Order: sequence, then C-alpha cells, then structure tokens
Amino acid sequence: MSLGTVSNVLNNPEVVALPTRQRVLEAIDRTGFVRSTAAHQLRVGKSRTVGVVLLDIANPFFAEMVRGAEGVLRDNGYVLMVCSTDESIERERRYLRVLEEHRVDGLLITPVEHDLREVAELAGRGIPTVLLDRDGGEQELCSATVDDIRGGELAAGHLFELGHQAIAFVNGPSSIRQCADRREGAQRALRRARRRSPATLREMTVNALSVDQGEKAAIGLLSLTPRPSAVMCANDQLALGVLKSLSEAGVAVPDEMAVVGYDDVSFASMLSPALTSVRQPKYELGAIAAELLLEEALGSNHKHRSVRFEPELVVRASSGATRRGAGRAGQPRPVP
Amino acid sequence: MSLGTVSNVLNNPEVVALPTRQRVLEAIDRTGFVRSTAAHQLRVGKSRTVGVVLLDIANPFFAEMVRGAEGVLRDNGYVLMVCSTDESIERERRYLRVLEEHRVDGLLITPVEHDLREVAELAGRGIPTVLLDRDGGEQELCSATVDDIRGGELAAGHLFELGHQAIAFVNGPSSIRQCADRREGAQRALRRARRRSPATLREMTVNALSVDQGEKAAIGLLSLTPRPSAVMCANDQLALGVLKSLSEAGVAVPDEMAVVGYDDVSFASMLSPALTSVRQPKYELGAIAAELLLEEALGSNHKHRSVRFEPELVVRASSGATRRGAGRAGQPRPVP
DNA sequence: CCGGAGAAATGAATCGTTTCAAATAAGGCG
DNA sequence: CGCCTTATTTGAAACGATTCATTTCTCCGG
Repeated sequence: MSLGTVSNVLNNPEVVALPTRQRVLEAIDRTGFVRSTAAHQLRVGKSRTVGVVLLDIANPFFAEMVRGAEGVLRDNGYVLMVCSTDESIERERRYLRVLEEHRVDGLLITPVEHDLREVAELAGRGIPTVLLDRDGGEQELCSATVDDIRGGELAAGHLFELGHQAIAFVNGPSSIRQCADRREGAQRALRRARRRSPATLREMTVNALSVDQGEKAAIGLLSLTPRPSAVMCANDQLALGVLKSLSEAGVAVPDEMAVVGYDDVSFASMLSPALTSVRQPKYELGAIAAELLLEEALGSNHKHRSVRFEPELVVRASSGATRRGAGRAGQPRPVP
Repeated sequence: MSLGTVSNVLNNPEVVALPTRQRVLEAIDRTGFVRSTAAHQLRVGKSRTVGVVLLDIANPFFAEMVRGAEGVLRDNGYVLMVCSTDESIERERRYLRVLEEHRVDGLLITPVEHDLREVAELAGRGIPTVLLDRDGGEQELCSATVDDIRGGELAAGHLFELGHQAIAFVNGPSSIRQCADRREGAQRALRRARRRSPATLREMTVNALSVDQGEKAAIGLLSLTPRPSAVMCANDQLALGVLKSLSEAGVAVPDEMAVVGYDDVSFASMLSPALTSVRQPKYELGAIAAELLLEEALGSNHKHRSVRFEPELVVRASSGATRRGAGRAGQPRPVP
C-alpha cells in the first residue's frame, strides 16, 4: 500500500485491483484522510478555483450574476473566490494580485476602470478571463453583456406605442456606459415614433441613480410645459423616487402619468402600482460567463467570444398598458 | 542568488543585505514572478482562505453579512470562498468537503440543518468555525447572532405603546427559529402591556414569508372581530403583501391600521407609507463573526464566544408613531 | 598575518500529491 | 516446470516555497 497506489485509488480506481482498492478506502476513512488541494495543485497545476471580481456583492445585480456563475462552476468542481472592489482600483489590483498568487483557474470580472489594459495583460499571462457586464472594447477578451441600447429602446418604444407623444427620460450621467447606451436606445425609439406622429423625448440628467434624485427630477418634470404624459427612468431607484413624488403631488399613475423603470429589481412588482420595467437576465448572464470561462479554460483552441443578451420588457400597471391596450403600435391615442 | 535568499527577500527582508535584496527584487519583476500560494500553503500550512457557507448569496441579508466579513478578512490577507447551499444538506456537505480539501483557515457558516453535529465535528478537526446568525446550542462553537426575541418584543412593544390594544401578528411557521423567537418576544411585550390595560395578540400563521402570503393574511385579518388596529409581520415581504391588500381594500395606513415589518430591507424606507421595521445589523454581524474567526485562528488559547446583537426599531410612517406620539408608553389612547 | 565573531548566502530537506519507469506478481502455454 | 505476457504495485522524482543547519565572506583585534 504505497502512496502511488493510494493516489490511483482516488484518481484511477479502475487501475487498482478490487481488494487493494477496498483496503485503501477503508484505511482512508478510518484515518479521516482528506486530500490536499494545495499539493494537488502544485503537482497538476489546477487550483479548482475561480476568482470573481465585482463592484459589490451586496448589490443584488451582482449577487444574482454570481449565483448564475456559481451554479455552473460548482457542477464542474470549482469554488468561487468572491471579491468586492467598491470601485476602488487599488483594491481591484490587490485582489487580482492575490488571485494570481492563488493561481485561479479562471477569472470573472467587472473591472472598475474603463481602460482594460491591466485586465487584458492578466489574461495574456494565461488566466482565462471573462468580462461580466462589460464588453471587451479593443481588447481580445470574452464577455457576457446585456444590450442596454436595446433596453432603452424597449422602454421608450413601449411608451410611444401606448400613444404618448411627450415623454421625459430621467437619466444618469452619460459617463456611465449603461446610461449612455439606454439614452441611445431611447433616441432610436424616438426616431421610429416620429415616422408616425410628432413625438418628443425630454431628457433630465441627474447625478446619481438614487431614490431622492428621482424625487427631485419628478418635481421638475411636473413643471415642464407641455407636461409630459409619461416618464422613463434609467433605473428602478429613480422610478421609485418619481412614483413617490407623483403620489405626493396627487398625480395619478398611470392615468395622468405613465412610468417605466429599468432593472426590474425584486420589489418592482410589489409596488402599487406595480412598476413596468426592463429586466436584465442576471442569472443567465453569470451562467453564460461561467460557461465561456470553462470553454476557455478547457478547450484547446479557444476563440474569444462575446455573448450579448436581450433585455426584456416586463409590463405592469405603472405604464397603463393594460388599460390602453399594450403593443397596439401605430395607433396613437390622445393622452388625457 | 539562491532560492533561500529569494524567499528571505520576500519574508524577512531585513535579514538580507541591501544590494542583494535589490538585485532579487529587480529580477522578480523582470521575470514577472508571482509566488504560489499553493506551495506556500504546503510548506507553512496556511491557505489564506476562509470558507463562507450560507443559504443564498443572492439574499441581501447574507450578502450584507458577507460584505461585513469580507472587510475585516481582506485586511488580514484572506480571500473568501463563497458557497450557497440553497438549504440543501447534500450541497452543504459537498461544499464543506471541498473547503476542507482546500484547507481553509476558517469557516463562517449558516448551517442548513438544526442539528449541528456535522459542523461541530468539522470544527473539532481543527478548522476554526463561527456560526452566522445561528447559535451553537449544545455545541461548543463561536457564533454571531441577532436577538430575535428582543426584535419581536421591540416590534410588538412599539405598537402596544402607541396605544393599540388588539394587534395581529402575521408569522411564519415556528419550525423556523427566527419566527419562533419573534413570537416569543411579541408575547413578552404582550404580557408587559397587559399590566397596564387589556391587550390581545392574535397570531396568524402563514406557511411562507412571501408577499402573497402577506396579502392573503391581510384579507383574513380584516374580517376578524374585533378588527385589530395594528399588525406586525415576521418580515418585510409579508408586510409588503399586507400593505398591498390594505391599500386595495381601502384601509388607510396607519390611521385605520398600523403596520410594522421586520428586517428593514432596502426598500422599506421607499414605500409609501414608509415601513416601520426592525433592523438587523447585518454588516456588523459579518464583521464580528470574522473577528471571532481571526481570534480563534490566531489566538493561542481561544475560548469560544458568542456575540449577540441587539436589533433596532426603525420607526417610520406606517406605524403612525409620529402622529400618535411615539414612545409615550403607558398612555394608551383609543384607536379610531 | 592569523584567528575568531558576526553577517550573509547557500543548499538540502520538507510539505502532500501525481506520474511514470521499473519491479513484482500472477497466469497461460508449450 | 520454466518462459513470456499482462496485471498490479512500488518508489523515486517533481511541483514551488520555506526553513535551518552549514558554509562563506568580512572585518577587527591581537
């Protein structure tokens, strides 16, 4: 019963004779032996570990993506090392260093900075890397993203199709890629709507995607002339603030003002009126990212791939679609 | 320039002469050397890794605890291996096995099962272990918990002090420890209230802590005679459902019915009326757990400790405290 | 100029696995 | 019964860092 045999029992059971195998197994659980991944790694070169670097695991968006990734990676024997950077490039660097020392077999990352050179360099040093909710830009990297342009188009398009002609767009700073993309999509919807009837999109930029910025924006929005009959928000927090202000101002939603949000956070459906919103397939995003990673880690001749998901419009009461007849495009109706 | 010297440069710089040290450092970043944690671990016995096993990282309660733990562990050079069990004992076992193979330096865990023997056994095998939001019971284990009895008492006590005499308690099954504790606390508040005036607590048990169970419960609640003037819920999801039903039934909150929730989830403050709720110090819970872990891992003569946090009542509009005069205990007023 | 003390550098052993060439055992066949 | 083939088992080397007993280098006093 030598070390070599024990190793074979664990890794190539078929190569060792049954009686020996049993004797070894018996000894293993008699002594409570647990193999050491570290030694295994040292010899074989795989750590059975994947680094996940994101802005904040307490943010449900990331947490759900992580669940998606965890599902597929767990089934392949990997454990996740989860690292929150809080958007600090310093912290990101430290974590990446540590993960490299741990020789993670792969890396899922939402980088802090727009400039991806550091990440690309790491990937170049042989760590399979997939970008989460960021696209590779110039760099040759795998990525899993959601089409925010399309999302913006869905939200705005929905309102235009319901017959609204003047809609407001409460958006964050366009330095945030997501905000810029959603605006782009909204404008696309606007151009389309204009082919049928006059339509306007009034953008109001706020400096944070928060509830109280939403409240303020809504107040400003009510004093616009002509007053828009619908408002789309760059995320659900803003929408929540807007709903709050409107309710305080006695403006009926959706009758006097239709509202759509973005993200479809867990409580969007619990509000009254329930919030129409654009859902991002977070779980799937993480799962696909993990699959790309496996492909890159295991596949011999890997070609970098980018997967882009379509967001989905979840229609609820706040946009008034049910009453007005959702999706009946091209039949604009007068707004009260 | 031998291996030994390189190692010394990295670990005991003061022992190697300046010129050599610099030569080594230069060589290190010329060749892009990154030390291997695995080899380090093999020799030294520390993996610089902590396992975090919880029910679901996508649940904000756990995610925030993890952030608390991550903060303190990161500063001590540890990386977190996060594992979601989804309450499956099988999955928990597999993860624990893998973490043991990785030789994690510590373990933070919210066990799936009530029976802690397996966990205690693991701890007995030398892995420093701290229970998260579970107390050790019979077993000798460190733990960080929140006093749910106290929380229940706070919530119910608040309503009684506001002058309510008949309050309903929408609670989950008492097989869930948290639910049982909160009920215990509520009854404690009830006994206290009875010393001053007649008071009743009517418990309604639902089988899940979800929004729609809350909606159903609220409907039942309205047909009770005498109709309670206040309702406390075992968590915010239930409270949300209750608010929804009440709003649909045209019952004014808080004037005709006061409502308090439990957990103080992120959107509790965003509802209208904003929800009075009991906040658990999630971040602190994780941070303390991590500190206990470090203490146990590093300290020579460690004594097991349990830290129990006090929850905090966050008073907002839904309980009508502002109008009625919060905290003026002993001055019961008639309820409309 | 020599011996010795202290500083600095070296290299072999070690941690726990896996791998693989070599040794050994077990049959099968003439 | 002895040789050859195939099935098992063995043991040493290797992975990359750390440790520590030794060796080598420096410098100083006698």
